[in-house]
Amino acid sequence: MSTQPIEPLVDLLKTLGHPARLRILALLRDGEMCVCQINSVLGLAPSTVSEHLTELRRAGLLSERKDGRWVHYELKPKAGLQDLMEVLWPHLDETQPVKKDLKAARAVRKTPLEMICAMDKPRRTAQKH
Amino acid sequence: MSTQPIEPLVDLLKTLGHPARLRILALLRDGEMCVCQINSVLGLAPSTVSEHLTELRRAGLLSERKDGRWVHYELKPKAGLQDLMEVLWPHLDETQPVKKDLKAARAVRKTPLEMICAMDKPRRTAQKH
DNA sequence: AAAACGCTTCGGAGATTCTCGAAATGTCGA
DNA sequence: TCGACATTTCGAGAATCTCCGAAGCGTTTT
Repeated sequence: MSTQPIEPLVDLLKTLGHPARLRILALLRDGEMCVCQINSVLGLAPSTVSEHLTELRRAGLLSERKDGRWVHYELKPKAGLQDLMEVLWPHLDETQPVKKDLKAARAVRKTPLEMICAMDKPRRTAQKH
Repeated sequence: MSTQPIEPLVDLLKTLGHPARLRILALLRDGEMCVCQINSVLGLAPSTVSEHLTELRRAGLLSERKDGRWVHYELKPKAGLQDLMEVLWPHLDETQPVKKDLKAARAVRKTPLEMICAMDKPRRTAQKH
């Protein structure tokens, strides 16, 4: 029987307790995405998205893969976190923002990266919060 | 297929993302406790404990029962939250503060309420955060 | 080589959270 | 009835979080 500090669990739950981060996780469940793709779906500033991704990675939920000027993030919960995520998905899938995001993501995934990033300079549709 | 807002889920996770609140939940898994009993185990100010309990109740995790001047809180996750809690317990049980709390709670439960509350006036042992 | 591009880091403004002690509320016992 | 008591509410200070735009860093394109 091992004894762990409680902070990692607290940090994980704190990380999960934010709508943008939950939406990112739901998006990545359909496969990896780069920052500008996520940015395009969420309607937040690129720096904000990048910060959320960094925190999700720190919490042990994502892995990153650099490819030229793009950075792709993939859902990859580390050992011992899968059970928590598995029970989370059904709750997440029922929510309105996630349904909407997944639909938007299907379109985004079909579009070449060069085009998406360029497109999202002006756009700022932004689902509130 | 129903569509829910995402905020309730976010609020729940935010509520869970705090060490004192996780420790309270772990305590109550062994049965209801009143504020001064929890206060005695956690070593936080009574008002702080009361506020955490209120938040846990608002999140749909606890129910309260008044008995004279005491208020007993019981673990009672509302429908649709049990699965999340079930997957949380094993993670929580492995942590050092929870193990320590449960041991302290066993002693506290054997002591009459009048005595516990009186005892904890001066005491302020306080596991740091 | 220079410009454009995607992403991250930094600085800061505004909002939220956390904790406590003081004061308020309701209950019990002398 | 009055004082003691358990709990809650309130107010305030400190700490943390969230978001953005500006600036910085590598990579690619021109």
